[in-house]
Amino acid sequence: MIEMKQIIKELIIEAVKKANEQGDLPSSELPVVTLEEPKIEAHGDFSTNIAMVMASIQKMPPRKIAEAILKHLEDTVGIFEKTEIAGPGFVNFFINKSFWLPVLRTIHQEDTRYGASETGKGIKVQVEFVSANPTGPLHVGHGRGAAVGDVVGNIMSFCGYDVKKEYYVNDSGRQIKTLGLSVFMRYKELLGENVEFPGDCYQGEYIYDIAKSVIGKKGSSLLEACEEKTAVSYCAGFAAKVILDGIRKDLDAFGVEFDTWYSEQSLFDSGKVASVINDFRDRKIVYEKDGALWFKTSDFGDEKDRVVVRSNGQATYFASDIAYHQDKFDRGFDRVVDVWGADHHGYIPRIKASIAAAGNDKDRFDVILVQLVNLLRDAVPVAMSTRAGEFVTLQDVINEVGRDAARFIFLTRHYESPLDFDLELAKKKANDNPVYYVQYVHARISSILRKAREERSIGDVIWNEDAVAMLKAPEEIRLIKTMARYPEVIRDSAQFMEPHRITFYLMTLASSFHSYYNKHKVLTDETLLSAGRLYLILAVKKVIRNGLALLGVSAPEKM
RNA sequence: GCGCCCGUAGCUCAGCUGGAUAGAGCGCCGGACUUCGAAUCCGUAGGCCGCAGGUUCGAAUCCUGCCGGGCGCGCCA
Repeated sequence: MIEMKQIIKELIIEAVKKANEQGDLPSSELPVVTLEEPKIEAHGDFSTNIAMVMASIQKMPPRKIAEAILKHLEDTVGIFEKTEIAGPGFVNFFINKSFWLPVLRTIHQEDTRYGASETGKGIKVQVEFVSANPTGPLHVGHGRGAAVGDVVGNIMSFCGYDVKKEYYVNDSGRQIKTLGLSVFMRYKELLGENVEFPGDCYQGEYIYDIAKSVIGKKGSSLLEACEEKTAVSYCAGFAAKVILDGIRKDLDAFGVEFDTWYSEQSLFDSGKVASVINDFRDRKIVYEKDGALWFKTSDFGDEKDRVVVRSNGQATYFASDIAYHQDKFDRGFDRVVDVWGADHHGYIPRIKASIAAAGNDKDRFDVILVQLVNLLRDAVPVAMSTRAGEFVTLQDVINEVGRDAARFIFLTRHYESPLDFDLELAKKKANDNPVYYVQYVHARISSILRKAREERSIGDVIWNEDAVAMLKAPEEIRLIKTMARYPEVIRDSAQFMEPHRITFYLMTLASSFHSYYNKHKVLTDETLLSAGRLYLILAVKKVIRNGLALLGVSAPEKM
């Protein structure tokens, strides 16, 4: 498809040049030639608006320009079946059907790599996502971020980028202390003490479970042997570890793997936070006010300055985040991508400010803001608050609707759109969920191939010029054209970091296939035709499988 | 009040970074299984693309101003 466009563009450029030389066009100036695929088939396979764009340059009506171009268009390779001028001045190109067929061979040859590219070659990119605080289980919102981050990483990696996926563990700071206190209070309660559980502590049931584990390990010794501070600190470390292990398990069940788990605490232990602050002090871009240390983010595009060290001497989350992002660039990443919940959008200017202040290029830093998930049950919103302990965990969702369906639903929307996730709906509609629609194609084709093998002893499906030449039906050409588009879909999806483009593409391809299937039989009485069709549907199977693989969704042989 | 995102069919959403007659899925209605898997297909109905201006050959898309919804605006994370 990309090659085909290139050929046509060159033919157009030649035609314009010749038209100018022979006096049919006054100006030799050439705008950028863009080719698009018209939405309506009657408008051809490709279309260019060059005549309209050139109207003001040539001082001629678009249709006249189009005529001049077509007059001088020399189809040296025989690619066009037909060309025409339409509407206000579009030039439409109809491609000779035989020119589509080699796409099938390409798909088979490249196989699992079909659609891959080298556009990101040599570029190191880090995608950081989820990074949920280890203070409670992952919920659906995290699931959406996990799906988006994971798949963006997959896609970029498929396009040649050197991708590393990272989880930033907030194992330091106040929320961890609160976690420790929460567990310790439940611990005391379970040991029969009369405690009033603080309102700002984590209320969830899982805190009891952790407290029980603490008892299992330590008995009542935390009450007797040490100060409360030590006990709370022990509980904090213990709980964070237990919860983080749970998070790892949840992500594993969701099909998400990270290359690195990066500890916030390690930034303090290694002195990186202190070193950044000292550096900023030396450069006088921090100052003291009201006993706290402020970073002049407003000098770097933020709307106001931000505190990095509180008046009680404690560093803020922002302080470690500055060190963390500097460290990302220090580790040699050319591009740094953070996937955040949209409620953190106000945080972007200060992070960008810190990146600029540290001497890095803030344009190499991108934030994917994933809008929040509205979890519903029978159209009634389900409250989700970690602290209040009311939430449906990611694990619950996976259990209820399945990993494939959950991932697919998260990726069936642009991440900037808020997502309504109705559990009852997702369960009830399990059978006409779009994910099954796509997977069904794979299973169906697998079934045909099984039949071909078992009943007709057709083992290898291979390229056969004559067999493939039998593919002439409009539905067949449409299928091939759709598959020819796939590499561009992948490329755009990587460039814009938009996984939903693939999801939608797969639904389109699936639809084309199902239509085709219902109209034409693959295993016919004509051996040659059957061979051609088998070759075609095996290509479809491969494209579907490749696309689903990028989304982290399985491609079943049977369903 | 300021900032970011959203507003497209009854519902949930796409719309290829400015193109021709705005598309899917679900839902409604009507058809197709003695034939490779009906988790499918085919067809009908359904739209001042939030509103009003502007930019130009051409706007759902870009600009401005409103209206409505979500989210932010801490020495929280």
